[in-house]
Amino acid sequence: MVKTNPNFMNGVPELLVLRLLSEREMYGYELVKEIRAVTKESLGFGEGCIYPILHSLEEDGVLASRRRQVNGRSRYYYRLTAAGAPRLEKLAAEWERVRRGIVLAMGGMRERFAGV
Amino acid sequence: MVKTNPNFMNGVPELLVLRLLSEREMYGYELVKEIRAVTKESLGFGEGCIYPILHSLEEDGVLASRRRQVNGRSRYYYRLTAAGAPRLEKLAAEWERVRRGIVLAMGGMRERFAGV
DNA sequence: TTGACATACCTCATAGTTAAAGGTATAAGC
DNA sequence: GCTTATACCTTTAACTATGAGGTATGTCAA
Repeated sequence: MVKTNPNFMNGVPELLVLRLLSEREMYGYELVKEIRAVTKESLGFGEGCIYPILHSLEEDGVLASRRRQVNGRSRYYYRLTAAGAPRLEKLAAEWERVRRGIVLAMGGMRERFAGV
Repeated sequence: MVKTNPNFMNGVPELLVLRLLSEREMYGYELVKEIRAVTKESLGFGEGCIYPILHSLEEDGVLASRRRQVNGRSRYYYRLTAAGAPRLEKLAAEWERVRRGIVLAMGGMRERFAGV
């Protein structure tokens, strides 16, 4: 098994942010709402979670931002840099490893527990 | 979306412990090794993670233990109590919600990123 | 014109979990 | 006698998401 973070399951918000920004540039407030929308309310992260991620990823050079005025509102749009794609692939691969591990361990759950 | 823990993604070790103990009673050291085995080394949790879980779940009445001497070795075997099954179902349902959310958000990843 | 609400940015303290490393003791194999 | 595996345990530290807070602008209705 591969070591990742002190708490190995964390980093999902970062994964989703990178994934969404791989489609098109977005601003923080938009990401917060979009994550709720695309996951059909299954997942949702507050601004106190998303903004720090955007800032630290930009500091790492994974994201770049530009300021835009839209309808008199100031927004910071973020996009993936060249370093963003490999980072996204790495996180996605880690997620897939975790997912597979849990599926293996949970195998046969439905047959025994009808409610699940 | 449903609120769970301060860090919503945690609790996977507990889920796997409950799942394995729903099959048969096991002792701590055995659980540590079994989790690695059944997940094919995809996941692994140290004793510093598993033992506190066993203790707190027993305190909550979700698990019960009995001491056994096997080959001159003292082992504490844990099994699910009546309160264990619903707890397992609840955690499994939460995991399924998270999994579905991520699948939705990641949709179409493979088509765009060949390496994943 | 005042108030409420949505947008859009941000920070901080807290809670909770896992990783990593340490410790004790017994049994088995060389 | 030494090492390795078993089997239990604890503690420290790192990290992350939550929840609550703050600022400021724009829109709309009363």
